[in-house]
Amino acid sequence: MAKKELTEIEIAECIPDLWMPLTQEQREFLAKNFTVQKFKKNETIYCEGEKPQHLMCLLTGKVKIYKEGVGGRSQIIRVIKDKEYFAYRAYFAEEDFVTAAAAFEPCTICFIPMKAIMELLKVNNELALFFIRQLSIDLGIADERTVNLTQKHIRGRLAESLIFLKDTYGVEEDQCTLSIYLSREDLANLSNMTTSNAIRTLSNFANEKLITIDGRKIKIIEEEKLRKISKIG
Amino acid sequence: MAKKELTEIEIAECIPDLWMPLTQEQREFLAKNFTVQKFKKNETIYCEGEKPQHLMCLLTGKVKIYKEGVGGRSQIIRVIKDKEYFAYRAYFAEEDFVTAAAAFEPCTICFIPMKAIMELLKVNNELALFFIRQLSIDLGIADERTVNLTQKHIRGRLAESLIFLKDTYGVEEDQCTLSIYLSREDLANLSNMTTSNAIRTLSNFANEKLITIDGRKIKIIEEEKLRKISKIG
DNA sequence: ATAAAACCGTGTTATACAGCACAAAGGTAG
DNA sequence: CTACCTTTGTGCTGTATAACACGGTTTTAT
Repeated sequence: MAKKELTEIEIAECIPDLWMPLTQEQREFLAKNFTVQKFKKNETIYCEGEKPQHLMCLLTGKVKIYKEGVGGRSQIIRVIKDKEYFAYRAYFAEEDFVTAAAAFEPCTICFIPMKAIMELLKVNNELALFFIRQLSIDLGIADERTVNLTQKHIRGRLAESLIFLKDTYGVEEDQCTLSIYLSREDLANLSNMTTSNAIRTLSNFANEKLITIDGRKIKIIEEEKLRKISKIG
Repeated sequence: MAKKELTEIEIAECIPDLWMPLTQEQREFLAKNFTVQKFKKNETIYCEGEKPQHLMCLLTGKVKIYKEGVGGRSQIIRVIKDKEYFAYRAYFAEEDFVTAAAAFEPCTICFIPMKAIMELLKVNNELALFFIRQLSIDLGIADERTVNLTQKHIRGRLAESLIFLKDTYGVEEDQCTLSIYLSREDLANLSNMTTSNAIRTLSNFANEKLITIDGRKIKIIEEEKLRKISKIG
């Protein structure tokens, strides 16, 4: 794990939520316990069953958190965008990882030992409240997701994923091309369906002029109609 | 909401996780902000869309947390047993409730204003760590659940629910009768299936001598085989 | 006690989706 | 350039499970 020297200002820009609540002394403590690592496209960041050791903050790139289910079918549980924290849940719960993480595209990730975080948590309540808030938001999303994935039909689930990707990673300059290029398989794993059905349903959406597809490039044309399809299931 | 006078010792026994980390002064503060309310069987405790105001601790009884999905189909997200806390997630996330809660059976619930909890959180880190830990555990369960509900077949899902009910609420003196008596509909909503299929699959399990059923009374006979069915999906 | 409602059980039908096979296209490596 | 592997796309088939209908039973309410 490569150690990298950064100025305090650079660090602060990378991890504002974590940095802001800290005192000067706490910041110096954190700066000492700070490493940065790069990951290639599709590279695994951590695996199911491993022991969590570090809080991770995604500095640049895009990450998927997923889980292998029955018969090797993989389900994408959530996705991380830059400046977001992850990999801390299992440590707090005193469990091994129940999910795995991999890079959608080349990533730079900041690693902070969870032991250091625990030290800070003992003396800094604002930091604790940050984690409480973050975990609470994620738990709400997970609850929504459980119902959506189980009850909606294929079109609803795919429409929801497309909207979700737009809301999470945003669009390119043209205001409609999703700025993440996923394989059909990843899209299927995000939407709880087989790859064939992701392909088919995506084609249907294109035929209905709700989107256009050009390889992995997806343009959202009729966002409102997609939202409606997602909503009614 | 009826105010009820309790001795400190009684309170401490009701809500140990919350009480233990507190100083004497903090305990007095909490004791002042403490109300208890009873709920009848099937009574709603809170609804989707409402504003969360209180941390709730289930003193006695059993509670379901559920969510209405598409077409009025309801999905039980998690269940609460006595001495467990709930209803705090939405407040921490600064959201309205995304779930609803109702009593499986007659309940006594202790209400503590979230504002009081927030006050305590500002000055007591152990309390913050309690919530961090609890939220982390629940988020892990939610992740597991998403995959199980979406990928397992009907038999796997029902088997899992039966095991889950045993692990959560335990059994009666005979060591095998589940100590919670659910309607077939609730069992279906817990397992993401229709009521008819819950009935049918339950009968199948009974024919295969994995369980016995007598109305809502369910005896687990072959726990290991059920666990296996749950595991392989 | 009687009516009404909720719940339980079973059979039948309909369908959404998975599974598989295979072809075409695109990317990658030697 | 050629060969190979991965990804995309399409058609066909099978099946798990939802949806519906209906009769019997238990619980609740008056």
